Amino acid sequence: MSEIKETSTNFANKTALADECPEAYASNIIGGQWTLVICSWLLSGKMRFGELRKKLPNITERMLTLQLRKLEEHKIISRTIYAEVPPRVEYELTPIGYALKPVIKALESWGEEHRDLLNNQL
Amino acid sequence: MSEIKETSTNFANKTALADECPEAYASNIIGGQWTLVICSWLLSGKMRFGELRKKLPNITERMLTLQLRKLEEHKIISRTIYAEVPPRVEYELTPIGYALKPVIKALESWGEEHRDLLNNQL
DNA sequence: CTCATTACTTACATTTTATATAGTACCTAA
DNA sequence: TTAGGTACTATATAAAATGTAAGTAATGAG
Repeated sequence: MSEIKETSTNFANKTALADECPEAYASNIIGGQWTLVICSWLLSGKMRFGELRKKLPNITERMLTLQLRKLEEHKIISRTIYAEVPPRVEYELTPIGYALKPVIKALESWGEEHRDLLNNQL
Repeated sequence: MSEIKETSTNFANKTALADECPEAYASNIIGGQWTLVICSWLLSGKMRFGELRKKLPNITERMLTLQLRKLEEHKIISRTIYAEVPPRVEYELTPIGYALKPVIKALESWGEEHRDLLNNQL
């Protein structure tokens, strides 16, 4: 995560590609390691930070925070803080976040198909 | 690209996620910088190495080679070498590669929707 | 006062991915 | 003999993503 250098060739290439190709644009946004899985869980309703952490056994708090921040930045999820102690923060998909559902479903079914294919070749 | 360390936590996390979630599995395979764009071009028919390079103005030959190799490894594209001089190599989607079409289309339309949304908010 | 809980934050280290630059083999045509 | 096209390979380096380990604030329970 960290910052991206807006002077790097990599940044220029990503930007140029995203300008032309909506699929590359989309992939830049949801292409992270945990992004899709988080969205996948949130498709079934809002969740707290701690709940998400439990659903993603290997994620570190740092990574979860970073991913959630990125998703929030891209308006895919919304964040609601309740002024309680101990704190409570809930995450929920926005409409454009829910609109990812067909994408996730398409990826899921392709993934299964691809895995079956490779397994049958052994 | 280079090699991935099979002893790293990152590798373990990716593997574990991919085992459970077909969408994460799929994302690992087609999540690269240029992967989807290459597939997108190949959806309209087989292409030579040099043709692909022209379609992707900023890609280096090395990156194109690496991406093509990775796609070939994952059985998404096939590679045909013609014993000519100068050499000719053609790349074509396999059936499972063509099966990416709905995924790409879903990503495209989500990407456009998302971009429109953000633009309208300015 | 001390501890526990929750949702973080920070500093740093490591791993993975991407780019830059130069070179190779092959034959052909001039 | 020399130049040229095609599809690469090798090596080095930069950048980005991910992981580790520790610490923070607020407050209510004991």
